Amino acid sequence: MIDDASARERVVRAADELFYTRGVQAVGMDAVRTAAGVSLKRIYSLFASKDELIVAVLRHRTEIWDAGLASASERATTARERILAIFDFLDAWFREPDFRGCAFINTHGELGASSSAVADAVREQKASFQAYVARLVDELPAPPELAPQLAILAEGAQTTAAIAGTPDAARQARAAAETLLDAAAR
Amino acid sequence: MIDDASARERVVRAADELFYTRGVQAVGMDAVRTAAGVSLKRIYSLFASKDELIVAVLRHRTEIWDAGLASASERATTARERILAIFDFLDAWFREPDFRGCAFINTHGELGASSSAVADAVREQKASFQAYVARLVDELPAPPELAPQLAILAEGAQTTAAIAGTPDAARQARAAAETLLDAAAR
DNA sequence: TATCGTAGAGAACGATCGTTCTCCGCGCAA
DNA sequence: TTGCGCGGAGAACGATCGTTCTCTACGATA
Repeated sequence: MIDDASARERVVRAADELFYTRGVQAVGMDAVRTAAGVSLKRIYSLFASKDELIVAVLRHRTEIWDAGLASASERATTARERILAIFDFLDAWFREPDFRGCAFINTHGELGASSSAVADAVREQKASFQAYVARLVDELPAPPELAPQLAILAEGAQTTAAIAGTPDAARQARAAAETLLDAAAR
Repeated sequence: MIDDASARERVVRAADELFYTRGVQAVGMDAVRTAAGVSLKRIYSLFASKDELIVAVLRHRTEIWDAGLASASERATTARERILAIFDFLDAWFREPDFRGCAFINTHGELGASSSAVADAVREQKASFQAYVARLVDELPAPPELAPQLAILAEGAQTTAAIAGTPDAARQARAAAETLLDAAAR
């Protein structure tokens, strides 16, 4: 048998992939158990309910997102470059063959109305991203109003790319961000 | 008994409100029948399946959205004003107490992976909105690249407002749109 | 070796879903 | 008035869901 931490991670990773690919409600706990190789009894000893598993999956996605963002901004030296790196990160993500939009937006649309725990987890992640952008804008000579504008561009690019099925929105949002940055620096 | 057209409209309107408030999959056909006051047998004689009803609801939403947009731009005299009127329209919408995000984005997140008919209907509506923005931009002395940037702002404002639960994103997106318009006119 | 606790596999359970079917009552034609 | 067809109400059906329970096998301990 494997320890609780490993079992937990296997369940979360398997559920994450299934939920993202097919949608949360379309995936039964039986499918999670098969994909994770962890018995239903064990899953329910690690998570009180499917709702709790969903929240754990969202937290796992948050870590992946934060790590991807940090890695994308590594090569950048200025705050402006780190801001634009967000859109390059989106561009690479949109080009992945299994890209299906932002998991947080999708899950919020699916369960935000019926599960406040899910809605809270999604809101937390978005607030954390907005705070990240705000910190970068703070390093610029730019008014703080710029930060939510850039965050809105990133959000819009994600839904637009997901629905259109093309990665164009990343490049378009990046160009808009450059214009906003230039105007703020003026 | 009422005629087919009236029954159809009653079913679509009832389903629209229920789907938007609770999410599509959370609403059973029994709830639609009760809210619409139309028997299940009748509903299934008007729509072959729930999937078909969902698509009809999305088309109904498209008409409402188009009418709202047209009405919001009535007072505007220039293309620039009509573009900014989009964000005023969003602002008023976000302030409605039962605002729960864009129904197209929500439904796409919920069913886009499992129903291609739903995904197509959503994609159509978004493409139609982008074409509307592109027509307005065409009237300006501005490069056509501005249009998708403005559309991305509108999309981002909708998801941001839905998740955050506040209408702030409309004002922020409008300010960004003004900056982009100014930069394009330069 | 004998016994006990535990974990895995999956059957079982109750609820709910989309969809179909049955039954009943009403309106209309002859 | 009598028979008929059609529509409404909702029961029924089969599938599937989240969750729990049963049964079996195995490993550690005395």
